[in-house]
Amino acid sequence: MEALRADMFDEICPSTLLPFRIGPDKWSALVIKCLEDGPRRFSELRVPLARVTPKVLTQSLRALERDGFIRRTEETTPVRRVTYELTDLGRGLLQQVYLLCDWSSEHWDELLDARES
Amino acid sequence: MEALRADMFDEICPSTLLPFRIGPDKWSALVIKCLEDGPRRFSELRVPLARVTPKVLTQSLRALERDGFIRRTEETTPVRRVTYELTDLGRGLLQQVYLLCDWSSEHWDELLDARES
DNA sequence: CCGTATCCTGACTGATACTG
DNA sequence: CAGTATCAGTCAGGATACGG
Repeated sequence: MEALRADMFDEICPSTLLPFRIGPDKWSALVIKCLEDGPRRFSELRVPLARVTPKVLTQSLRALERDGFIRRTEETTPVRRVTYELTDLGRGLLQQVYLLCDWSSEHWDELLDARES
Repeated sequence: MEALRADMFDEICPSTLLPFRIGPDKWSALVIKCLEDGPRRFSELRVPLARVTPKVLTQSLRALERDGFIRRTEETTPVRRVTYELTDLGRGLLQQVYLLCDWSSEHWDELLDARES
């Protein structure tokens, strides 16, 4: 299970092998997962999501914010610092992602078998 | 909950309000749901999925078949008859769809509230 | 540091018509 | 009945460069 969660970030995985998608776009599920351990800054999110361009990452963040899954906080003093964090609703959604990942990992071999033939 | 499941077929709903998507394409979740009560023929699926053109419906069915979620059975005698039915894997996926729908319905008002502001 | 602005491309979707 | 063929449109996603 933990292995699968990590594998979500593999090159082939998002929206190709996982049989589901959270949010309207391709990366929302991963963005939500990146916030599981607490608030993160934009530049911190870019590390695990290195394959996502800033434009697309911004789009995902805006969409998730609009839907109430994450909260954006901006402070300008002493330096510019923008943090994103899950709302209660977002944490609930994250749990659903976990459940889906658990189910997927239990049936991973069946999924791969079906793909091959 | 039952209301939400019905609402999945509403004009505005698929991939616009539901915060998830099953399968690579827009209609897979609904196709799977249409097979919940047993095998269905192509023309039977077209009734609840009236807004899906045959081409797109075929694409969804092929993708779901390739991934092992549904099974396609063709018989030519006495008449041409093609039926689609969920595999065990597909039934499992349907359960996951139900869980997501249940969660969504519990937080429906929060989702709508966030959308408005 | 935290994004925007352009431009571009391919994937997905759809309408319509047609066939074994 | 169960699709396919063809054409067209839209839109999310990505590359690259730039701005407050």
